[in-house]
Amino acid sequence: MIRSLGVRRESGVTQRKIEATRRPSRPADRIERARVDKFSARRIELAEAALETLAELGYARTSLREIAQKSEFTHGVLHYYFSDKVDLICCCVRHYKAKCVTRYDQITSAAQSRDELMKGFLEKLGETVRDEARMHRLWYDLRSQSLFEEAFRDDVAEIDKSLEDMVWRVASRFASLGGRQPVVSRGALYALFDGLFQRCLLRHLSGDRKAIADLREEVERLLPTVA
Amino acid sequence: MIRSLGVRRESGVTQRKIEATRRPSRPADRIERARVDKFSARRIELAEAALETLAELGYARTSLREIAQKSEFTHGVLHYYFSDKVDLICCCVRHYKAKCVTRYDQITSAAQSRDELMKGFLEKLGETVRDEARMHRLWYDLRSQSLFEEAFRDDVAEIDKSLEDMVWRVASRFASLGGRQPVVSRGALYALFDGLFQRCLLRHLSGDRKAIADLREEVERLLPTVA
DNA sequence: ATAATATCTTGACGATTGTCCAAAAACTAT
DNA sequence: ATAGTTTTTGGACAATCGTCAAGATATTAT
Repeated sequence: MIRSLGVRRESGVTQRKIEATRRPSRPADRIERARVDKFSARRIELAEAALETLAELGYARTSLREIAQKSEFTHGVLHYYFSDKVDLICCCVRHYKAKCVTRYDQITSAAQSRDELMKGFLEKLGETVRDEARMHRLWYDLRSQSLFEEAFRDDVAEIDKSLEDMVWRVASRFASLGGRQPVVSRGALYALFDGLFQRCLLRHLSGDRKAIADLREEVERLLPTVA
Repeated sequence: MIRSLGVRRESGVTQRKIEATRRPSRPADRIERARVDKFSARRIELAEAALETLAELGYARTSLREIAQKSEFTHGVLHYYFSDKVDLICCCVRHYKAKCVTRYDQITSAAQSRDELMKGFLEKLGETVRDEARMHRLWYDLRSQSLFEEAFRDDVAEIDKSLEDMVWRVASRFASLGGRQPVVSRGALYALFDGLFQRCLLRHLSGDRKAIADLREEVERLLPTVA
């Protein structure tokens, strides 16, 4: 984890550390922090561009040059901001996480009844498959890569956990709106929904028009039986 | 499907078709069939070797040369038996299927009680994760690839279906041994078990010693509630 | 045994890969 | 404006990729 937070290899360039720790802000520190912020801001900018290319081509066929080409930078920059390809991908995965894990939270907290929650959840679920299929196939791709590439495992496991929590929040809210509690474990619940989602995604990308409708139907039937 | 059954590009070499159709066996046909069998036998042999390398390195990092190097042939042979890399991988995927989909059938048909079936299923499940983790991570890898590579989709979908059927056979047998029927759909059941299995696999490969035990525990709790 | 065919080896090809570096450019502080 | 630093460029590198084809070898048919 720390390793990839990027003290990059040096060749006459001033070394730089990235630290999240906050000290009392002496002027020198403020300057240092501004530099660090700018540096990691560009890292994120590049990671964002990389995510686009990854979602388009998949991990196996994405090269650093291709990533750079679809951004506004040249390929050399990538090695200025990232120590190597793994470092870049890890940064992508971490950044991706932030965009995902709160997806249903607004619906969950806003809903005042089981029906309302169900309706909002189903709607958002379908919307996600329809509009963000590319980005989600990348998630499954990267999760599979972590089965081979040890460097990805910690980040992937962390995201997986966050997603599990997200699903759990929805289900336990749904349960509590009916004065109950979920009847299955967090892990089983996530496995179920993740499995259904993954399947739907594959069908949808294969051109199956009924994929989303079937997912909604299935979820509508299942959710009341587990929560 | 037919496309990849390999009329390979010609360069002075006699063309050959592979057909599964059985005609009344005139001598000429018998000869032709023998040639075809020999040809596709070697295809399978090579596919088997390729699977080993794929399971070791993952799709993204497996090259044809690496595959050849770990077999007893040279890399040129691969292009004699396969039109291209996609053709080879497809053959691998199809061959892989046959080895998987009957994994639990013996247990399913032999068991005479719910307890016995449960015991056998749990045992085999753990054994699979423990002994064949590499091959199974490849399955998840290839399934993810199919989200990007259209050429893999049909075969992957077919295998997915077969696995769903396999899970369904176990569950419905388990149900019938209790005089019941499964209370969830095939799709949901497969999603659930596949999700749990996938998660366990990731944990197991990450060195989590409790992964298998947790999976068994979870399945033991869930199976009676759904079947 | 000879010819014909099938199978396999070997090396080459052009393209692409991740990485690295010297120098240009942009930016900051004095 | 000048000097020092950070950022970016663009090309070179060795390695590796999928593909292809000419020729050697093994097998089969006559």
